[in-house]
Amino acid sequence: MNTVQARYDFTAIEEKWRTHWLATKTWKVTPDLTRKKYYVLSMFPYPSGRIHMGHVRNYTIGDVIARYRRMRGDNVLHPMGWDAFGLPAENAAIKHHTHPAQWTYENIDYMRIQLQRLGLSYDWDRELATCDASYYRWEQLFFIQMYEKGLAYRKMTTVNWCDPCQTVLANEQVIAGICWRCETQVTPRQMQGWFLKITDYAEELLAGCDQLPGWPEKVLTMQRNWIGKSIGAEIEFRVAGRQSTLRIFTTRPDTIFGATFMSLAPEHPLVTELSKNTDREAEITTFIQRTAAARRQLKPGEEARIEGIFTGGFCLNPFTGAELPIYAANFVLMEYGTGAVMAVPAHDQRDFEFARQYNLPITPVVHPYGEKLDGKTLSAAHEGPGILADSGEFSGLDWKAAQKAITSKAAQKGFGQPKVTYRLRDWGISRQRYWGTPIPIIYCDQCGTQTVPSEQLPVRLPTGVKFKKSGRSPLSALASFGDTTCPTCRGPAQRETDTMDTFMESSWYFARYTCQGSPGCSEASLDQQEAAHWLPVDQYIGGVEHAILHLLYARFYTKVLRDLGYLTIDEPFINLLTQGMVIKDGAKMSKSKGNVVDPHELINKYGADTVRLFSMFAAPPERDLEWNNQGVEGAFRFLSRIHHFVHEQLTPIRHGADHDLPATISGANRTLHRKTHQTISKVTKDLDGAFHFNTAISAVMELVNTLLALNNPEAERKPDPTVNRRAVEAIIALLFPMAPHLCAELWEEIGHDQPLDTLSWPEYDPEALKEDETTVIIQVKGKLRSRLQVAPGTSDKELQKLALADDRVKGFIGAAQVRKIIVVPDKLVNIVI
RNA sequence: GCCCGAAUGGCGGAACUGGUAGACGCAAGGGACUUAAAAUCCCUCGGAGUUCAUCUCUAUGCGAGUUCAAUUCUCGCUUCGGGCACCA
Repeated sequence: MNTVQARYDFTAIEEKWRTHWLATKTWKVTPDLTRKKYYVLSMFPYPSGRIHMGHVRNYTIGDVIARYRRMRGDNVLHPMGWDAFGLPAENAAIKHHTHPAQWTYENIDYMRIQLQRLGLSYDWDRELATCDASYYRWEQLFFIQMYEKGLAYRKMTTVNWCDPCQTVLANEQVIAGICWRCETQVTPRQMQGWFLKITDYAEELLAGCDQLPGWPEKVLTMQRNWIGKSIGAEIEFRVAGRQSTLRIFTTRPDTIFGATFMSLAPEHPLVTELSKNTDREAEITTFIQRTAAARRQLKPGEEARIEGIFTGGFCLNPFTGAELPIYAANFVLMEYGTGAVMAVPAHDQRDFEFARQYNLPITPVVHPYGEKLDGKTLSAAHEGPGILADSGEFSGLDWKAAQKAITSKAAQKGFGQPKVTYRLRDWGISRQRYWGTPIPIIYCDQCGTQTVPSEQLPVRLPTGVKFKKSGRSPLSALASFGDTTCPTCRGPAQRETDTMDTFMESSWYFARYTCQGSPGCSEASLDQQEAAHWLPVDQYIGGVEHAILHLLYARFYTKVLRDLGYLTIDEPFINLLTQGMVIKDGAKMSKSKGNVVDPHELINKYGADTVRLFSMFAAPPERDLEWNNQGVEGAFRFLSRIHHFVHEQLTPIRHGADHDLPATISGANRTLHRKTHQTISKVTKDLDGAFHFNTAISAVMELVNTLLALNNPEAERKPDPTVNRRAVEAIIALLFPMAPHLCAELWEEIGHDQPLDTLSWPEYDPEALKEDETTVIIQVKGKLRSRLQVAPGTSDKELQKLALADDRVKGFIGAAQVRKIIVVPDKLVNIVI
C-alpha cells in the first residue's frame, strides 16, 4: 500500500491548476446585471522586491472572500496592481546606479509571479501600475480640475521636512514627530508647496464616519480624532491704544468674564508688532527664536515647560472693558484656531498653571453646583459644568446655556460669532523627489501660475536623469525638464519640479480598476458606467496602519471625484477589515531582528495551499498572527490526510456517485451524514460576513476526523459509499476557498467533469442537522452534577421528572427541600435547594 | 494625561442570545509499526486531591455585585497593546 499510494505532490498539483487558471482567464470578470456584483479588494502592494508574510495574509483573506462569493453566485471583481511610485525605488537607483523605473518594473515582474504562485484569483487583465503614464496622466488631469475648482492651491508655509528622505511630508505622514517611512524625526521648514483642500470636506468626512457601520469602530474613532472638530466661538478683542484687533477661538465662551490675560503664539504677528520699538523688543525676539528652536528639538511625546513673556500690550474684554495683558506663550500654536487664546485660569488647567507661574489673577466665574470657588485657594482649574457668577447679565445661567447666550450677544454686538474649528489641516502633496507624478503646473513671469493644457498631458517623467545623493530633486536640476514655454504667452516659463505625494495614486486606484484594461478607459480616466456598476468596494482589506493615512485620503478623493462628476458614490469602501500583523517570536518580522519567514521558501517546501491554510487558521484575521513553523507542518499534515484518504478510497468514492443516499440513514452513516451537514452550516456562517476563517477550518478538521475515524480499518461497520462521497465532496468544496489547488484536483479525481471553481457552494439540509439525542445537564444549586441523554424536544415536565429521579442528583439534594427548578429545553435542568 | 481594545491550559486559539469552560491545531508524555529512524496510527494531556470513578474541589488578570446560573452583564482596580497628546 505504502509503495503505490500516491504522494501529495503539491508542486505538480499547484502548477497544473495555476497554469490552467491563468491560461483560461478563469477570473476575468465583466458586468453581469443578472447577478449581484461583489467587489473585494486588498490594499495593493508597493513593489519592494518580494512579497512578505503580511502580503500573504492580506491577499489570502481577500482571495478566500472572493472565491467564497463566487461560489455563492456573485459576480466578483477581484483586481490587483502596484502602488509603484515612491522613495525606495529612487534610493535603490542611487545605491545601485540603476533607474527607478527599471528597478520598479523588475520588482513588479517578480512579485507578480510570487502572487500567482499563491493561487490568488485575480483578474489580471485589470492589473495597473501607478507609475505608468497611462495611469498618472489622469491624476494630473484631476489635479488641474481641482486647481480650477479652488481645491488645489499653493502656499508658503511651515512644512515637515524629513532630511533622510529629502522631502516634505504631510501631517498625516508624521507620526508623533517621526517620518512614517524612515522613522527619523522631522524638522519644520518654511517652503512653497501645493495643498489640497481636504478641510473643505472636514464636516462631510466626519459625518460620513457615522454612515460606515462596516468599519471597525477603532478606525472610525481615529479618523474622528484626526479631524478633531471643536464647536465654540470666535471673539474679537480690541487692542488697547491701537487700531488692530485680536481674534481668538474658544470652546468656552461662558468663561469670558473670567479671562484675566491673553496668550498668543510666539509667531503671531501681533507679538512682533506690540513689541516693536519698545525696550522689550530684544527680549521678545529672543523668546520667539528660543521657543521655535526648542520646539524643533522636542523629542516626540515630550512637552516643553510652560513658558511665556509679557508683550507690553493690552487688549480689552469686549464684555467688561477690562484691560488684559497680552502674553506670548510657547504652548499656543499658530496653526490652530487663530493662534491666540483668551486665558481663563480658573477654568483651564494650562492657563491656571501659567497664571500661577507669572502671578496673574485667577477669577472663577463658573461654580460647580452647590459650591463656591475661590481663586486664591483654588488648587486646580475647574473645567467641568456649573452655574455662572460675576458674569454680568449672564450670572445665574447654567454653563451650557451661557455658552449660547454669550455667543449670541457677541454676534449681536458685532464682535463675535459661533465658530467650528477642525484640527485637520490641508493635505500637503508636494514632494521634492523624482519618482512620483509630476505636478502639471507652469510658472510664467508674465502670466503667473498656469496649468498644463490638457492636450499636453501627460507631463511625463524624463528618463535621462542622474541620481545622486546631492539632496536636490533630479527634476529641479534638469533644465530640459524645467524649461518650457508658457501656454498663454508662449514666452519662456518654468515647470513645477516637485512631484505628488504617492498617496495621491492610492486615493483612486480602486475606481480605476473598475475599467482598467477596457478600451473605454484608454482614452479616459474612468468609464463612468463601469465605475457606477462596481463601486463602492464591498469589502476592503488592509493593515490598520492606514487607518488615517490612505483611508482618509481615499475617502476625501472619492468625494472630490464625485463633485467633479466622475463618481456617484459618497464613500469608497462599505466594509473594511483591518488585518493584524504577522509576528514571529512576539515581534514584528524584520531583518534586524532576524525573525523573517520567507513565504517563497515555505511555498517551495509545503505548497501554497498549506501556507494559505495556516495563515487563515492560526488566528482570527483582525488579530496579530504569531507565525509558527510547527503549526505549518500541522496544516500540511491535514491536507495530506485528505489527499491520502481520497486516493486510498478513490474507487469506492467514485462509486458513491452511482447511487442516491440510502432511504433511511442510521448508525455510522447517520453520524457522518449529520456531521457533514452541520459542517456545511457552520462554515457557511463563519465565511458569510463574519470572516471567522479559523473556526471554519476547525469545523472542516472535525469533519475530516469523523470521516477518518468511521472509515478506520478496525471500524466494525463502515459508512455507505454514497454517504462517504457526500462527506468528501463537502470537505473539498468547503476548503476550496482556502486551499484551491488541492481541492480543484481532488474534485476532478473523484470524477467530476465540471471544474470546482464554477460550482456553487454546498447547501445543507436543516433536517440532517438534528441530533437523535441531546445531552441535558443537571445542576444542583448551579453546579454540574449529572447528565441525561434524551430525545430533543423532551418536555420540561419530563426533564424535571428525570432529573429528580437521577441517583446522583438525589445524593446531592439529600434531605433538603427543593425550592425551585429551572428548565432550559434541550440544555439543562437546575435544581435550587 | 485623555480615548479605544485586550487579558482563557506549556503555546495559537474555541465557547450561539448568560446555560457542560478549554472545540480545532501546535507542543509534550506514553504506546503500536520498524533491525533502526523518519513518516503514519492509537492513547493521555488546566491544577490539586482521591476510594482511580459516569469522583470531589478548584480554575477564564484581580476584587466586588446582579442572577437559579457569569469567560459572557454592571462597578472598581491591575497589566499589556494601540491611537491622540500643549488643539484653546
